[in-house]
Amino acid sequence: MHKQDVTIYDVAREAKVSMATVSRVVNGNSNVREETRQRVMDVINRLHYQPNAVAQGLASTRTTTVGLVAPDLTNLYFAELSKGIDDIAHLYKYNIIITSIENQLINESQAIQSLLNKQVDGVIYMSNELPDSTVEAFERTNTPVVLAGTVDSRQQYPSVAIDYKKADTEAFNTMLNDGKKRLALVVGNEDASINHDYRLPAYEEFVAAHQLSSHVYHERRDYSDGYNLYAQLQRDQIDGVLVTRDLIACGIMSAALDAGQKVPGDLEIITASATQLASVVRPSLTAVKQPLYDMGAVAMRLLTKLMNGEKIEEKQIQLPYELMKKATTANKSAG
Amino acid sequence: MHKQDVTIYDVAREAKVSMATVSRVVNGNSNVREETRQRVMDVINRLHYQPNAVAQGLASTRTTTVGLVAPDLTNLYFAELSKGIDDIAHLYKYNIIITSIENQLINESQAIQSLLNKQVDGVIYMSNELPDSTVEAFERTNTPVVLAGTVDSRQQYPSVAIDYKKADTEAFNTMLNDGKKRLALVVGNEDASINHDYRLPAYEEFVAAHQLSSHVYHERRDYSDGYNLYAQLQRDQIDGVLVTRDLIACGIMSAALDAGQKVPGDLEIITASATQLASVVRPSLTAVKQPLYDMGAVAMRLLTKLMNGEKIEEKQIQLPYELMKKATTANKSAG
DNA sequence: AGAAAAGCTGTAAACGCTTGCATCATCACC
DNA sequence: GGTGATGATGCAAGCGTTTACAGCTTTTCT
Repeated sequence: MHKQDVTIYDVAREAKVSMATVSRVVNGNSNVREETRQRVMDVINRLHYQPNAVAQGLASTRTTTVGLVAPDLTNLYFAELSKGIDDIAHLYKYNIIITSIENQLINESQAIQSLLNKQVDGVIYMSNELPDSTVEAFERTNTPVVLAGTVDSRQQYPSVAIDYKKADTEAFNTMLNDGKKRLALVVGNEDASINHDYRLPAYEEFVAAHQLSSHVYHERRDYSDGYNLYAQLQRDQIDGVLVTRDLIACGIMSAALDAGQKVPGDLEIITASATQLASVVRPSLTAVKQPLYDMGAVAMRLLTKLMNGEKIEEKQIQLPYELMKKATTANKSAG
Repeated sequence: MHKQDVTIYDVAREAKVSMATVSRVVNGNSNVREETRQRVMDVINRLHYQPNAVAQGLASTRTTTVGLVAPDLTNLYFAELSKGIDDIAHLYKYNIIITSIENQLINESQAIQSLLNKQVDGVIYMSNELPDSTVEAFERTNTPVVLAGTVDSRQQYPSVAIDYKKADTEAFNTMLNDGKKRLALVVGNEDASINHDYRLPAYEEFVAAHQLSSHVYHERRDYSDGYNLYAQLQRDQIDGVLVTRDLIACGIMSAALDAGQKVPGDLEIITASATQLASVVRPSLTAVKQPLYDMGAVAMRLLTKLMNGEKIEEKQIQLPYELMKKATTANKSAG
């Protein structure tokens, strides 16, 4: 970036009006005579004038920029959410600053602060945890925040998600109906709100209600973690498992097949979040299909309202999900 | 964003110095007495002062922001590249504005212009095509640009890639050595520089040199496109195929398996760009493994140099790739 | 026709920071 | 002890916009 070649002054001079008028034309203010508007527009086009968004941001205190906070965009769950966000942001002329927070608290603070210093008009937050320090930073700057595909125990910010508890319960029921008795749950960080508030309670209530034993496993992040985890499942004679992430589910499935087990015969697998992956692998994964794109889109739309100062009626939005029975549960052929 | 609560003036007043001095402290300028520096820092911390990056950007004409242009982040190829970019950007304190251009020329112009209006200090461009209008916009604003995982016939901008021609040739050779005679190539847009300049020539030269017939297929974008494409391959009795994207390769493989064919027995499949996907599916895909993360990282590092006004010696950088023989070519067990 | 209202345009003060230049105090050196 | 050089600080002019506010025209209405 260098000093700007053609500024609003140049346009004003050429069009023989004041810069205020040029500004009005640029911003579509209606208080401009049509003839003047046309003259200014001609000069703008002739000079290739483009308003400097930084100066606009400083003068207007609105940057038409939103922050997108996510742990990792190579995780398709977040990538697919982001796509919905991006499309709506584009529609409303917002640019997106991405900020990845690899679940390292130390850096999250800095990253968030840096984002807020850029004076973003709002933030979409996607992550399993919302640390206090981050909330404080949001509060300090009074920035509107919406959670996408994410829940937070505080219920302080609007969020767009699905009914995780109901979805998980439905998944367990499916496996139970298929005659599976040793059901397991594989989650990431157990302290994350989503697990703590929904998935674990759903699981514990389910096994309690059906007098089953409880088997909760913990996964880190990679395909290979899933693969390695299978040994434990086998040792514990698990015959049905709900896995949060489909990448992990794939790992478990591969390990099971490599161990000569039948899927779904010996082990049923359901993933609680389907991405592209779930339908690409063979056998295709039975999955809770969250409407990720829509969730992102709705979250972003919500944020535009908040940035616009509109009040919103319903804060915790739940979109419908679908339990898609594919080839890792009984009675279905490969999809 | 609202008007800022605590500005550099407030700090100056409290610390009994001029705002210039506060600015010097904030920017680590060494021309400040240690005692003064300490006093200012204390006030900064006490008041929670955070510099307004927009004002800094306007005054300094540097926004510490770079643009990231990509067709689609749910395409893991770009997502994995982005991760390398993101990490290095973070290291050098740059924020990233993402801009997706879904290969729609009409909107690309607007999107790029909007990005440039934000006064980004540089741009990383990832896409199969670099339209003239985009180049013109870059030129007009004199913004440094680096291509990541992307090539352009103009060879005007630095790029970080691999030796596609060599890689493809190696892939074809592998299949030929496995006794395959009817080799095919599946690409996206044939006009894209990468295909036009490297993949197609590599293929045509190879079939010519070995007196094979030429079979080039065209794919759109989804898994299902790959799946449906298989019918054509089968009709043409293809027994070995190199597929640009691994998602498409998966589709072809699934279709082949569903048709009762053996992979690799009846059909060998190699993908020219491996992402997570290639190693997750069964059988795992033999693939050209591009060092996507590193390519992104190197590209971003290059961009920091350009933004810093440094001249760079080598413009077209090629990183080493690896041909990983997995389960869709002969003589290897599933990985 | 005259007054009030409405429409259009310009003036100038922000917005919050950086930075060249000027100023003044310190210090070293002979 | 005078002379530069050096270091620390302040002053003030930008950076390119937006937006009250004021002022001038034109329109509308009686």
